Amino acid sequence: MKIATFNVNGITSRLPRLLEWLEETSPDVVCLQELKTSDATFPQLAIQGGGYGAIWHGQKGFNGVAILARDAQPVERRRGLPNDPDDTHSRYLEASINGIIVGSIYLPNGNPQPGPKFDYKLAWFQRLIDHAADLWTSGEQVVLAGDYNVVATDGIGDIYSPRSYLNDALLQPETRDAYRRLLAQGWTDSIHKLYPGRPMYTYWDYFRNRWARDAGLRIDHLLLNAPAAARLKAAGVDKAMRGREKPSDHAPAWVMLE
DNA sequence: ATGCCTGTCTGGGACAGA
Repeated sequence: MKIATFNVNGITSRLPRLLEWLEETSPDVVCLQELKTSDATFPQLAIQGGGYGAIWHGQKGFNGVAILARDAQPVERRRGLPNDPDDTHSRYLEASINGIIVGSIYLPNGNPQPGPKFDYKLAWFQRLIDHAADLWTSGEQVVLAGDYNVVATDGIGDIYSPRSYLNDALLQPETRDAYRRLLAQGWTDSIHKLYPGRPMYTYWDYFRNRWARDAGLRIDHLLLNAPAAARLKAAGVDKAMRGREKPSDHAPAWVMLE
């Protein structure tokens, strides 16, 4: 079973890239982030035409997450994280597909820091950590996939160079500590596990020539609980997608479970 | 040193993204 995550940066303008990628790589499950469209305008028919059932949690203009399943309909378990009924951001969606629990995550960016957006990021992260603790003990296979907006270390496997991002919310000690605390529950960072220390970037800024220079960050992660990690066979990044016409600034990342 | 691009909503400029 192949499970992928893809921050599309606007599903309306990215629809041609998304559909061709689904056709070319046939993932069984896909977590999408940054739909940037409302529930009513989600392109369900086009995605269904590509052979995928879908659930989505949209928001006009920004945020928005979805879960797709090839020749199947994801069964929604939850939309939004627990413990903040006033949270208006569409950043979390969770489904069950063929017995596997899948969460699609769009963790807040948090810039500029310090400030209220950074505070919101850390609070959201803590709610994710709390919810992940419950999922960890569920007894099912669980995959938490998405744009975590955290660069785990300054190493070449995570960032081409930390220098120009030193002040960025993605590299701050508080952000990294939250990610470490999440992993400390036992989760496997799939790509790190299979390619430790290797550049496996998933994001390249549109400007400053960062794609041409391969000046990327690894911020899209697929976390596996123990039952899922026991089945991990392969992982990767579909880097070529970043070089196509009208690309997202993220490339899809994926895992193969036996 | 700097959203330098890009998408979205909107109707041209602001906001958000990382």
